[in-house]
Amino acid sequence: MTTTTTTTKDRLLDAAEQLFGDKGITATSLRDVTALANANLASVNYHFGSKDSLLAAVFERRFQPMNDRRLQMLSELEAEGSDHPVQLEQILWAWLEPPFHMRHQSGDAGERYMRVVSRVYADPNHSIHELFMQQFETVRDRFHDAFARALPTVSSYEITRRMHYCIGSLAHTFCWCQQIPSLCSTAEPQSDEVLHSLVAFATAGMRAPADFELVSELLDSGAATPQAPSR
Amino acid sequence: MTTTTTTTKDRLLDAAEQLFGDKGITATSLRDVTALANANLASVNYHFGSKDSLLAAVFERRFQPMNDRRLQMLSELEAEGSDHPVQLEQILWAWLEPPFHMRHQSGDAGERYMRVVSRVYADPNHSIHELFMQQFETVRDRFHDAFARALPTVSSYEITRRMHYCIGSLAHTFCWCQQIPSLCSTAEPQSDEVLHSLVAFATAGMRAPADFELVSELLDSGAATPQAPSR
DNA sequence: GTATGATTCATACGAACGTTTGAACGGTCT
DNA sequence: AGACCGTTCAAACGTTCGTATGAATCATAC
Repeated sequence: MTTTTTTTKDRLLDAAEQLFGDKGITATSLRDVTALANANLASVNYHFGSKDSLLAAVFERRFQPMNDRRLQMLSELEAEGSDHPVQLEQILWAWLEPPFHMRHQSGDAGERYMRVVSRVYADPNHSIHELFMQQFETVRDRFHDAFARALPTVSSYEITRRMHYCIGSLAHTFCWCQQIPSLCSTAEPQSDEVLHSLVAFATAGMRAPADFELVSELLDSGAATPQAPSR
Repeated sequence: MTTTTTTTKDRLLDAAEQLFGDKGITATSLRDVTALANANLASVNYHFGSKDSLLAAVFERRFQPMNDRRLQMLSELEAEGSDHPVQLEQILWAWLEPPFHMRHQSGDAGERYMRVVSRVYADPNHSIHELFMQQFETVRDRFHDAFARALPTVSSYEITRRMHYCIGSLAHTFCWCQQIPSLCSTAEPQSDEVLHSLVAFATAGMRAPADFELVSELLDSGAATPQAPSR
């Protein structure tokens, strides 16, 4: 193998990304990171300043390109179909494909990175939570508008909620694809079978009739025993 | 206020549940827990043995009743409709209502508990991960069968995947309902608006046509620039 | 009252953590 | 050669953590 010369900074980022993704963020010590990166313990504080800043650097390295890809794909959809509204499935593809694209990038690194992101999602008390929200703001607003145009009958609140359901499905998929083989692509790992499955699921979910208020009325007449709604 | 007599063990469980849910598990020290519970530091190790065992106790206290409720509701559905298959939406209601029922139980305690569960979901390296999977096994298998009967055209693998999408949506909702007000029920907190919204989303998602293999063929003829599927 | 077992208490231990320090190293200029 | 600057190094600092210990306290039964 050709040992390409990498800087200590890059090796620290790679090691941190891997360990944060595999073991969790708080469970990973700087001694773990520096040992894996073949670097000195003090190098983290020299290059990044602190563990939190290292996490932020790991996060930012791939998040911006991923979101740029999302926005680019959405813009192209809106440009080529300026006469007719963009199909819902296309919007979801533009939203969900970039994470999978990132995942299959540079070996396992992308997959580990997505696990880091998913973990940050699940722990809103992390130091980079604000950074996370800030960098995601533009994507969120742009796609919210696109969804609102494609789903004129669904309220803005409901679109926000359903977008969060999609995010949850996406994050959960990346968190568990390591543990549950059937969540990964079974055959060839580069296959986008899960991506297509998720887009199909999310498309149908986003398009769900927003008449569940009626269901709640049906439920109010339920018995003491828990009762499921009957259509 | 009436100071009801509670045992130290119960106060420790309540405090741990609250702090694990609010601050995260690893970010919560036993000193935090015992301080909030007005107990001595050593009481945790006396009553539970270790921090991990405390987490397991917090987890088990509400998990079993919640899953019992799920199984009971599903059994009632299958019993009352023995002549016709159970509606998909009813299955999802039996699956997703108990977590919300738990959430609204005993004040904020249920909501904090659900955050703990969601965090454990996102961090598969926790010590209680095995306990989690073990206790969830029965529910998972029973509902998988129900979904398979209600969705005869969807493969078993795809049902497993879609169940995970639903779990992700559910966990994400509980993780973020604290941070994002619109994810909570806006008007009255006891309202089940979010539950109905989630059931509608999940029902539509589970019922999605499983023909996304066709989409991948359409995508293969894409240009160099990232292209979204066009139906 | 006193013995007994369960609980609570203050305190300490050893380990692991993030961070800091100051010297040593390795290039690149004049 | 010597000065300069970015980088690496071993070692240590102070803190916090989970856990352990032994005495003190309490409730109950004789």
